[in-house]
Amino acid sequence: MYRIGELAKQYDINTDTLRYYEKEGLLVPSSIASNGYRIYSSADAKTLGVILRAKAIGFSLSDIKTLLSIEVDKANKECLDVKLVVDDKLAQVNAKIEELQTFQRSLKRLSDACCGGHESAQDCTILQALESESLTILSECHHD
Amino acid sequence: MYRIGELAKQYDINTDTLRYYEKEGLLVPSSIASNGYRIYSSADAKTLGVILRAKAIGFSLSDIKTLLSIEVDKANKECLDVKLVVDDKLAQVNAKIEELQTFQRSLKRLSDACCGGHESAQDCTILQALESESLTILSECHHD
DNA sequence: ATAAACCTTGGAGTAAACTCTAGGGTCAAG
DNA sequence: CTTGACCCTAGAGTTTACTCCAAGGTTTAT
Ligand SMILES: [Zn+2]
Ligand SMILES: [Zn+2]
Ligand SMILES: [Zn+2]
Ligand SMILES: [Zn+2]
Repeated sequence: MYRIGELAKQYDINTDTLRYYEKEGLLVPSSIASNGYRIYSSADAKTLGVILRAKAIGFSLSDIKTLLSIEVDKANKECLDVKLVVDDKLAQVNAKIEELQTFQRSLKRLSDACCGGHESAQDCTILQALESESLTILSECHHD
Repeated sequence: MYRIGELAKQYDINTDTLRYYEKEGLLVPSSIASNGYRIYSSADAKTLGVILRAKAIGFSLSDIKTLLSIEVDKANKECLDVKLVVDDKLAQVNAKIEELQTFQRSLKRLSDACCGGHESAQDCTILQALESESLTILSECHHD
């Protein structure tokens, strides 16, 4: 049995985060002391571990809520239910990676074309590319 | 010379977005008509083009503001100044990609271990991994 | 003269996941 | 009995990039 501060310390998070998770229905302390203090059981602590691990692999709190709701009703759920959540997230992550890789390629192309020296930005290929209709790099910065 | 609606239509954006860019100091119309209407010049339109291209390669509006401030003072700026902004963003993008790839690997590992069938989630390796201290996958779902 | 299609301002709402503040109760030690 | 370390609630603030709303002025066409 832990008070909010103890649990927070154990998992190196803010007590406000714990209250926030409660408000979001992710981790409701299993009892409340007569003085109003939240009391977390070891099962609660285990659940918090699940939440933090899920967060660490990219799940949103909303995803985690779904995962936890499956978890508590394991017996009536199928592997399919679980895998769908994971695959859905994986698809989102893949999509985001691709978007970022597009950014990465464009940025790298711009970076590579610029000399990065103390020459005047008047002839900077990066600025020229940004001004060109199609983000085209005409040449490398040479500044004659 | 364009009114706000014309410019917005030309670039397929919302008029509110243009007003927002103005509030943020990114694109201030070069004049205001006597009736209070914003009047954008072709130079303004060109700047909008730069903004949208920069956005399309991953720059935030704040980055773009920096880029535009260099652009207007090109003569007194160096290639270095420009390249720093690009390289900084590139570093951010790279970092984000790495984070997402970590997610991707973990998610794929989980996904691969789960049968995804109609078997009970009681023995689902995904749930087991999330509950295990170290996100370990003990075995593949076989459900005996 | 009146409707449709513009334009203006100021301010609120959205998502996500916290984080902080104010104002006040609780508890153990010295 | 007071100090310090806890705990409580309700609500506001943060970030980014819009998007929408209300209430009203302007223009153009019929
Ligand atoms: Zn150069
Ligand atoms: Zn350059
Ligand atoms: Zn299975
Ligand atoms: Zn499974």
